[in-house]
Amino acid sequence: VVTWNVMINMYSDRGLYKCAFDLFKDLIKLNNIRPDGVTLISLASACTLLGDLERGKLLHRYAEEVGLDKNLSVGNAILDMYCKCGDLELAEDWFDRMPGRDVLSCTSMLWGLANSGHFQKSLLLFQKIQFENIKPDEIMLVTVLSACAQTGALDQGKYIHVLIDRYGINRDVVLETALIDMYAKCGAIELAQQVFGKVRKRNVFSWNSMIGGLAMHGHGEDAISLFEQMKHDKVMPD
RNA sequence: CGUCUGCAUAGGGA
Repeated sequence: VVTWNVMINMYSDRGLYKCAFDLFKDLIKLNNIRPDGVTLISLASACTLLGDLERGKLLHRYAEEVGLDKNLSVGNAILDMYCKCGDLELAEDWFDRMPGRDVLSCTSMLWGLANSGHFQKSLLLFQKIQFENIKPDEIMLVTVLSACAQTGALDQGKYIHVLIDRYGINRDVVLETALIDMYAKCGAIELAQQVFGKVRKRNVFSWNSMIGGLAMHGHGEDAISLFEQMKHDKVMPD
C-alpha cells in the first residue's frame, strides 16, 4: 500500500489529480491491498487543492464505509477540505461529530469560519477552545490573529499576544507578521512598529504589512521611507 | 517502508 501511496502522491504533486484518483479506483478493486489513512489523507488533500467538494464528499463517504473516518488525521484532512471548499455547514457538522479534535482540527475550523466572513463565530470558537485540553500553537494563533485583523478586534488580538508569551510559543516570521498586521489593521500603528522593530529575519510579507499599515493610516511619508529601507535590506519587493 | 492533514501581506465591477 505504501507503493500505491507513493504513486498517488507523485501524481498529486505534479497536479495530475485525475491520474491520482484513477489509481485510487484501481486500488479499491484489489482485494489483497486496502487503502490506509495515508491514502485517504493524500486524496483529501488533493480535493482541497482542487476545490473539488463533490469528490471530497464521496471520499468522506468512503472513509466512513471502511471506518477510516475515525482516524483523527483522516478526519482532519476531511474537515480541512470542507473548510477550504467553503462548505461551512458540512464543516461544522463534521467538526461536531468527528471522533476527537486536536489543534489541527480546531485551526482548520477557525480558518473556515473566518474565511467565510464569520469572524465573530471564529473568535468565539477560539474562546471555547481555551477551556478544552487543546494547547494553541503558532499556527492556530496566526489564524486567530488574522481573524482579529480582518474584523478589527484589537482587544482579542492583544490577548493573543499575551498568550504567545504565556505559552512560550515559538515566534517565527509568520507569527510576527500576523501580529504586525493585526496591530496595523486595528489602527495600533505604534504597537505594530514595536513588533516590527524587533523582528530579526524580515521577509517581503512583514515589510508589506508594515508599509501597508502605515500607508493606510495616514503615514504616507513613513511608508515611503520604510520602502527605501526595505530596498536597503535587500528584500525584493513584489 | 522514498507515502500523509492546519498558518501571515495588496488590488477590481455592482
